[in-house]
Amino acid sequence: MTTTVSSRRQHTRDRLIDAATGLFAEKSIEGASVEEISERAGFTRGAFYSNFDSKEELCLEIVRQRGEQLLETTRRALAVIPDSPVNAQWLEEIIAKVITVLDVGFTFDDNWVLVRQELRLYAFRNPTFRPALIEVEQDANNLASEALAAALARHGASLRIPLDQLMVTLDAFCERTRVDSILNGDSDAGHSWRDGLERIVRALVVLPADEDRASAEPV
Amino acid sequence: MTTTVSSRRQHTRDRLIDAATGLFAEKSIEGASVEEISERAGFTRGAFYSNFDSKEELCLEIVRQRGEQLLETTRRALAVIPDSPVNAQWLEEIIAKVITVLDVGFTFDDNWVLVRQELRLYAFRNPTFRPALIEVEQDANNLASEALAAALARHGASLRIPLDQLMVTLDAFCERTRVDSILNGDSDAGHSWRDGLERIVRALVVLPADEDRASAEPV
DNA sequence: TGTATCCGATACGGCAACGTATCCGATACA
DNA sequence: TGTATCGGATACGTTGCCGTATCGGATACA
Repeated sequence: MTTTVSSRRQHTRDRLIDAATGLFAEKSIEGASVEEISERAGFTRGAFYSNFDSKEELCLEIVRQRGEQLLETTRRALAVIPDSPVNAQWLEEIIAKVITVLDVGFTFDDNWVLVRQELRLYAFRNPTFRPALIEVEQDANNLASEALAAALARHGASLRIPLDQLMVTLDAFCERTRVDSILNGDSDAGHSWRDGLERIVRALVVLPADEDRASAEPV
Repeated sequence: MTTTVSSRRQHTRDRLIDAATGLFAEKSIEGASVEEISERAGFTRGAFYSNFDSKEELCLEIVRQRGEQLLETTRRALAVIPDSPVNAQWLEEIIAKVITVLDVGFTFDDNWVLVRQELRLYAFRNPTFRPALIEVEQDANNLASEALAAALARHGASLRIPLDQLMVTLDAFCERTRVDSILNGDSDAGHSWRDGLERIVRALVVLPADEDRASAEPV
């Protein structure tokens, strides 16, 4: 059987990917050499080139893996919403879900916040890589926004801005806040970005009970 | 007189800085070699090292220049607000100012949107460079948010989220929208991000006439 | 017009990363 | 246990970039 062999290969691929992710955060994608990546993973360049054609292909693999994790996490977090009873705390629940998705799914850990930005810039200058990144982010975004739209509709709530913009705003705010806190050396232990995120959601969602005609423009 | 000589020097410094900015956008900071920068500027490495100790110092100079432009633009755009009459269109005027500041000042052109992100990441891994970038962004942000706060107070308006968060949100949304449109190849000719920005501001500002007690929480 | 200075070009040695070709030990399987 | 394959290590030549030391032409100024 090739099982054992194949799993060995997968193991070294994983270690290379982990090492690369860490180094991309520390030194940027262009700044991390193939040699360094291999070394940190505990291999030589020979192993690297035996597993990937180039650094670009490794980036593709990273994005693929993250994409799967992202969809998986999002699905799991949102699957609960349709089943939840229509009660007074539904907004709190939705906010909690949004936070979960943004935390675990989009931004994950400190490394990933940085690597995600690196990958975005990398995609800009790399025509081959670009569509892969765009697709992954689109898919995740679509899944999340559809679920959110459904939840809102179910409770008769509306938004003060279009749903698409809300998604972008939440994601961008969250990412930026985390990058700033990393930059300023705040360990962000309290996850301060969550408070801001919650406030934004509360400010932009119009509850049906509000009778808030003056400024509420259903979208 | 050293006038002629000194101005020649300034000229080559400017050309080096321009070349570097372009290359940073195209190939990332780490990806752009000193050789390439010098060459694009029409010089050799000799000229580069005669003007800057290192790539890092050049980055510092870029940030300094941008910082000045940023403050200057912000001041000019906001100076008009205190003089404007208290009329019905004041919100439109403020929105226009915000757009001006974010457009010209923060994000500027496509290159700068990308370079700004590069610099943020560069600052993260460069202890010497970090405080410089933080200070510039802080100063500009403070200036803008104080002016905005004053304008709002003057008209008795309040916000649905804290002012600090609003600033971050607007900036992050704007930047992200522009990066996405660059990534997707939209030339962004219509400056679509402006519409979104305007909607967010309208959604988060509570006009005094609204009597919008239900969801308005003055900050 | 001569001389000092300024400033970018040239020349040099050295290093780090690249990608490939080859090797060799371990595992799979008959 | 013998043999083929697999997967990572080693070895090699090449290239690009680095930072410095030195040079030479142009400008300033007396």
